[in-house]
Amino acid sequence: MPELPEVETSRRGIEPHILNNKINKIVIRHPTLRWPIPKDLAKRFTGKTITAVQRRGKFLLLQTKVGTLMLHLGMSGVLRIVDNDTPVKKHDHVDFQFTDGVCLRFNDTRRFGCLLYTVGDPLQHRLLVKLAPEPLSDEFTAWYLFDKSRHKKLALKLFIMNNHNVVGVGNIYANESLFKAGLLPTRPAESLTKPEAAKLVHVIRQVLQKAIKAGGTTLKDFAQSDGRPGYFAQKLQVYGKDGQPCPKCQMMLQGIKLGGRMTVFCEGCQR
DNA sequence: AGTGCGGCCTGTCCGC
DNA sequence: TGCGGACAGGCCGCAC
Repeated sequence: MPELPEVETSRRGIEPHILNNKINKIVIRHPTLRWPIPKDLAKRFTGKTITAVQRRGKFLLLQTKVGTLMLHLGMSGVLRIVDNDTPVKKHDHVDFQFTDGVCLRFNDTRRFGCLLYTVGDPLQHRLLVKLAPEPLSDEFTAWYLFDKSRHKKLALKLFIMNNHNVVGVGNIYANESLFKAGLLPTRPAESLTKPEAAKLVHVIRQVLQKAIKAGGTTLKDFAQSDGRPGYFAQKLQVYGKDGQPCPKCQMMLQGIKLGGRMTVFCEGCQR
């Protein structure tokens, strides 16, 4: 389930291999991911050189002089660096083959990911323009989150998982952050006090940074671009652990559904 | 404006 | 053993 740390791990993994490298061929084996891959994408980007490898939210942005490729991993997408002649596996939907023999291969079992492109400023693309600040940037402050949460009655967990409020926080890191901040996921977002907002901002940054350092979280599908798993799964404190004792107070962790998604918390430690 | 939900996908697991 | 059904999950787009 790629969230911000997994996408950033992928970005760091592929950048040294594809930056300043020229695309020789783009092979599209499945024309539809979440949305259809634009029909002229392969032709447009063939022969072009990658001039930057960036990330905005959970989107990877591969820049060239004719436009920017936008790649989203959805929930099961994996990017790997292989050789052009590496045998294709099931769900290997797209290859970017480079002139030096390096191949960037996109595999996505559930096809919730997408591959699009945009010309001009990529940040003005309709899917990126409304995104909230990056949680690891200076824009993501206690005041920002506090203001944003005013007059919002929805559950705090859903509030921080909405990319119009903060980007990159998915189900795993939302559960972990709220546990660490000592805040109940079911609380209305507007009930956050200023100090609580400050605490939440702090732990979200901390959790995401630690996960990036560990190479992301591998539960099932995710792998780093060299095929190794991420190692943050061992550090998870509540996600996937309902019914087990709380790591802080030993009280049994509760599991509920919030917005259709698994939510785990400790009644003793979170309020 | 804020909120809630359907839909897109496939692999896995559970119960009959 | 085989099969249907529930589930997981990011997030757009629609309905209220």
